[in-house]
Amino acid sequence: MKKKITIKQLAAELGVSVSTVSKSLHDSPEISKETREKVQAFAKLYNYRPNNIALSLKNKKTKTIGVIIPEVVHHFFAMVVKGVEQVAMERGYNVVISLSNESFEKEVINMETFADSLIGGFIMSLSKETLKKQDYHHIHQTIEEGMPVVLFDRTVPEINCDKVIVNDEQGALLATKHLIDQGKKNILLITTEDYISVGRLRTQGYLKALQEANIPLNNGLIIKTEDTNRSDIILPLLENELRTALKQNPEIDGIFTVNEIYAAAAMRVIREFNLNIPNDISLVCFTDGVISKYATPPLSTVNQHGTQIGIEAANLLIDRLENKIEQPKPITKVVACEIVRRDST
Amino acid sequence: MKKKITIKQLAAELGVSVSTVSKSLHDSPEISKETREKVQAFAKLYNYRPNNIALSLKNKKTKTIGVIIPEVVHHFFAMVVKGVEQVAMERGYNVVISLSNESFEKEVINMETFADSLIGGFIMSLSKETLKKQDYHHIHQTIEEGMPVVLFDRTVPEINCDKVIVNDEQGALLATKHLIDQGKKNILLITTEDYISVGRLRTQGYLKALQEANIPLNNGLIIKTEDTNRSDIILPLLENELRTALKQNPEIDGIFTVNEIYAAAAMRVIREFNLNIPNDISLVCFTDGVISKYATPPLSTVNQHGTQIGIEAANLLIDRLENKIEQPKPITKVVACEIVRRDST
DNA sequence: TATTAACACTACAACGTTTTCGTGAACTTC
DNA sequence: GAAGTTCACGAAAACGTTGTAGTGTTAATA
Repeated sequence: MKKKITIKQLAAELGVSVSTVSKSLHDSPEISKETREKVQAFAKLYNYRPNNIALSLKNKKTKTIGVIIPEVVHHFFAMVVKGVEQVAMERGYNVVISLSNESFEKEVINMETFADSLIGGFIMSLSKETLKKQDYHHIHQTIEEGMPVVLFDRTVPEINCDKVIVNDEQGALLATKHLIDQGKKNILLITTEDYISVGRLRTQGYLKALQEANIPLNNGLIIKTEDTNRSDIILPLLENELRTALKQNPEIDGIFTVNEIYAAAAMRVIREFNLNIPNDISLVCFTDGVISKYATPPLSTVNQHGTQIGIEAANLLIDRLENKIEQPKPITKVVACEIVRRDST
Repeated sequence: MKKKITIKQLAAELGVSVSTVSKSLHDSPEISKETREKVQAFAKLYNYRPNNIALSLKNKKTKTIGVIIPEVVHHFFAMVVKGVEQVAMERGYNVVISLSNESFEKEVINMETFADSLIGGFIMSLSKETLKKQDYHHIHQTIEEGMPVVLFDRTVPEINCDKVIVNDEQGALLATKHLIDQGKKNILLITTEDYISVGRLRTQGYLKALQEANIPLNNGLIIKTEDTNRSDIILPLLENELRTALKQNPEIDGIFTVNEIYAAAAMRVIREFNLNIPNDISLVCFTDGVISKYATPPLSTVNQHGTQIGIEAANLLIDRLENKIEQPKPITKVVACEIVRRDST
């Protein structure tokens, strides 16, 4: 077992001082060319690589960014992680991730653990529980301690920090309009309760699209579900509501859902009713994930560009860490949504 | 902005030495009760939390484990990450992740970056390119340097380290048997080329099941595809092969695929042929992910228990790091697969 | 020949901890 | 009253690195 070698050991081996080795490795002109080359050759030979922990301690900063997300087995969040990792890698940073599991308490603990240690800044999306509780002390404290925080997707105006958001309202507007453009007039919306900011915004987009097209609002065509992790409990309830809605409103000719899971449930019920997608009912949903892509028929979706969000967030955070942003005030970047047309519309 | 306070600052504030503060915080009996309490009160007041970097440097080890996976936007790997993160959290470790994107070069670079720094050990799954190249020098070197490595899922006998694997062969055997048990006799297999170890093992399981049931092998019923990331290119090709196979072998009454994507492609083609699932053709696939769960009909699958794999791997690695394993020889843990029965069979 | 400059290198402090080894002062013990 | 013991605390080294401030030797200058 070859343990890692330190500068001190190299120095001893070469019969020079530690400083000489350090300077040689940095190609300092203070050291003669011969010595430099000799040291570098030895370093290569022994496979010397600097100890980043010592460096971090010395420089009082680490090249590590912390990502706190509610869930990783989730297409959108995984995409964001992918984007973050990509730029982190390019810019020489490490990514440490931690999952809140949609729990407020875990989010707080994770944040404290990270802040205790090796993290230079955070990229995070709030857990549902945090949004519900509206308790953001842990984030305020972290910012107070001088760590930059970039919030994405699930953000909140009370927190004064950089943000990367998708234009949820516009995405929903596009999706609804897309249905209207196909001649659909009776569009059912499946969304979440309003405390989930993205659900609320998407609902707004839907309403706006109807308004712009002068389609009167029918509240019977809006289904709001409690948004928990327990899809096994929620979905049957949702499907029932949907059945009722379809029975009471046989004129429904389009459905827009705020996520893929709801769309999958809708597909199932539509099939039950022996209706055809897209002829009888067109279907669009938010999130361009695997469910939509591999469904039969493949679903038209609103692509949120998760990877792009991750990229923007990481660049924003690293720019802050490296003081590359003159602007002291928080910046909010908006990533546009885009309709992905497939066979369901 | 309240910067984090250090022991030194606390000591100055209290008019005692650094040692006294450190000992007080650790409740050393060497320090008088009064002093201890005073120090602790101050520490709480100033929200003192030890600097983990300094600790790591002192102790020459970090409480961080590195996870290197080919892809995070992937149900199985995300599940594993979730499992790893869960036990890491419980046992006081951080998780830093890095994505190889199925690239050999990125895998090597990532590993070196990690090894340079804050990582105590690795949990990883090899990239497809690495498997193809059969070049494992980076892993051998890491192990040589004394860092424990736990390989999962995509492992290789040439690397002598702890492993956590799913019983791919047994899973495939179960799946094929499951079809046979439904009275199906002409079972099509969609798999990958043999250099992907899991593909090869699953093919073996399929063959074994046929053999055990005394069903003669028909090579026309095995489709092997190149397994790349470019599903947009692969899938149409695959679907074509599948159409040909179905035309040439109209007796096909069951399909087993080694992943969900292939199953989604199969569903599409089956629908094209106006065949019913499961009456005309039953369908089972590996990977119990969202596609199977939300497909219509929901697919029967082989659950690989990704989270469980992550849990086992993390416990194994941390046990090694903490010398809780007397056994110096590598350990291989096998996580059993399980058939999830749904409506496609 | 004495002063200075350039060169090539070394010593040392610092980053924040922990821990071993002192060290005075008060108190026992015979 | 001398010697030992306990108590409560402090000094300093160590982890690996960097950068500032020396230091000694040789060469150039006046």
